[in-house]
Amino acid sequence: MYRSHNCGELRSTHVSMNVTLCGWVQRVRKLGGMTFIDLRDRWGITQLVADEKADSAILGTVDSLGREFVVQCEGKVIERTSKNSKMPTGDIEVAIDRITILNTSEIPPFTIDDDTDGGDEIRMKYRYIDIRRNPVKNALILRHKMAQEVRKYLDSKDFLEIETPFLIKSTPEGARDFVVPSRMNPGEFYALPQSPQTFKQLLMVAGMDRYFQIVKCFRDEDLRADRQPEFTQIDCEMSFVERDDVLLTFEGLTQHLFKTIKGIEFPKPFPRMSYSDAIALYGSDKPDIRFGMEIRQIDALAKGKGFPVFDNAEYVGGICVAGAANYSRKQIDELTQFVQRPQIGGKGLVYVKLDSDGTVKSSVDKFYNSEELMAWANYMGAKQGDMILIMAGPQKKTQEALGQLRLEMGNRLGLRDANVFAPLWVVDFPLLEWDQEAQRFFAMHHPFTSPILSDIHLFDSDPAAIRANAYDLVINGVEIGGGSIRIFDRNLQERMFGALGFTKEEAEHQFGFLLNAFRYGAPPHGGIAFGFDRICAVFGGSESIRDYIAFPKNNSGRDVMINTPSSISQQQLDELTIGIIKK
RNA sequence: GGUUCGGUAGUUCAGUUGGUUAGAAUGCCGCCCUGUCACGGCGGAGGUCGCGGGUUCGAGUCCCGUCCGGACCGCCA
Repeated sequence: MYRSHNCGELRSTHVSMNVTLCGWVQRVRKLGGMTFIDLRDRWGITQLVADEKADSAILGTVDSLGREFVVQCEGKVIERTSKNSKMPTGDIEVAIDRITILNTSEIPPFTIDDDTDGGDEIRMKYRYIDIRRNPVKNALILRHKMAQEVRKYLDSKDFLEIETPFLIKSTPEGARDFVVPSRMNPGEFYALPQSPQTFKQLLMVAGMDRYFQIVKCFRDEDLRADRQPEFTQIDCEMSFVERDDVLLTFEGLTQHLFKTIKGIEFPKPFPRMSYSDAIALYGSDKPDIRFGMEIRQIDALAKGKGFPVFDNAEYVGGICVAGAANYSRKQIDELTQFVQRPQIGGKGLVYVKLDSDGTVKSSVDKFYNSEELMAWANYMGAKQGDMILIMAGPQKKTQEALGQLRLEMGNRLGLRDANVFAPLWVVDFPLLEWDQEAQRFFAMHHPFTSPILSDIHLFDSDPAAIRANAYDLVINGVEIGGGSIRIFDRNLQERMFGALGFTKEEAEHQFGFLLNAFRYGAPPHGGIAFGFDRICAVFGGSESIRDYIAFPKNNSGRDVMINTPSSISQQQLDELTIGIIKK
């Protein structure tokens, strides 16, 4: 037996007990005659102590200890002379009777502290050391608890956890596929799933009725702080349901997670907002509603007074920033530069300040008198001491830019508290999106998403106006998950493929197995998938999902620890009948 | 594919308009210290300034190229 207790559990009730602990040497403090050792494992830190009266073998071993040595220590639990109230085991320590070095360690490249001196790159290269640090360790523990609670809740609602294959079929719709060559079928490839979408629908045809899976998905697209090429979804599907059945079930899951993990209860149902309202009011399909500062269109008040920038714009809109009338010239310049960055692409920024003495100052005083500016202020709901920020340009782009500016102001004013949670359902997404380059429609969600039935007549007249029976769950401006009611009628599915420009043959080639299945009694069904890494990051109060993944990839999709992707041998290539084209 | 920020000691960073021997903190090594817990004190070692080229009397600093990393845009049904 290596150990009798872990390093986090001993208390004053254990005093005078003989114990054996194992762990890593966090720190050694030598005070002349007396030496303290912090011994660390997953559960915590316990202090070991040896004084100068100890056996010379013990003193010799203690003297040779380095950081991260792995040791086993047998000794008696004693009450500390000077207690440490900052640590759970701070009332006791273990007087060393025997200490064994189980393994030595090279000096770690960075410190194993909560605030480590290590940067991202070196932490990723030595991720197994990084995980020893509390912030990363606790993130993985949080993830574990979340997964357990997801399973508990969905099991209690009669969902079955069913695994679906990883080696599936490539489809050109949507994200790029990771492909896997088939040795037994030369020249042919599997694809890794972007999601188990078609399989979960087949499970509904198969009568499983309620399915879920915490499952890896793969997308060969560029990475972001919140996007990895392999990521985990809580993937779900239900039969004989309408939209509200799905929303209420997964609102329930979300509430269960908040309650059990964070002790937060949401007394009311989650608010719902249409996609078009989200764009109009927040310039985003994933609004952060922790704070207001909503966008207002002010074309009617702003146009026709001889200011050409506004007069010639498709759209003029603004936000009212409470208490920002004291913003300096320099700060406003910063904001102007912010919206002019190429990523946002704003042409400029107009401000109107309502000073506390009731006067109005703006960057467009030449074109508007103070009565007109006061009318803007009233319309925008501005009070004395507030500042209005206005942008003009093409409608969608300007709304999005204002949305970015709104988030920036939210950050600057501290309105985006990581400890406050504001869930929101965004509903009624457009079914189709026009792609200029390809000159055809693409499914905004996916090709199996049902339109809202009352919009079906628009397939012939105005496809872009068809609303989808689709929904996203957004928390604090983060898209946590999305789903839809699916098409279960073969004719409607064919109509959808028609709108997407698929010939019958193409649809048959790509999705024949699904269309076939729909001939044999497909029930009405719908579902949702939550980004598990993202929901963990939101619960942990982090912007990046990387610390909630044990071994993440870097910005270029590389694993710097195992150094991959990497080349494979000519023999492997030959076996797969693959040649590499040198560019 | 693009925008942008960065690469200097094991690590995290500073380094002025280009100017003598490139600094700090932390980590590491040695000595001292019996109640520390981010222990403390004294001393010490540690650098291909990412790489290549250029400008210059002189480059960590300026220019060009390149590699690597971060954030973002495009992309992500």
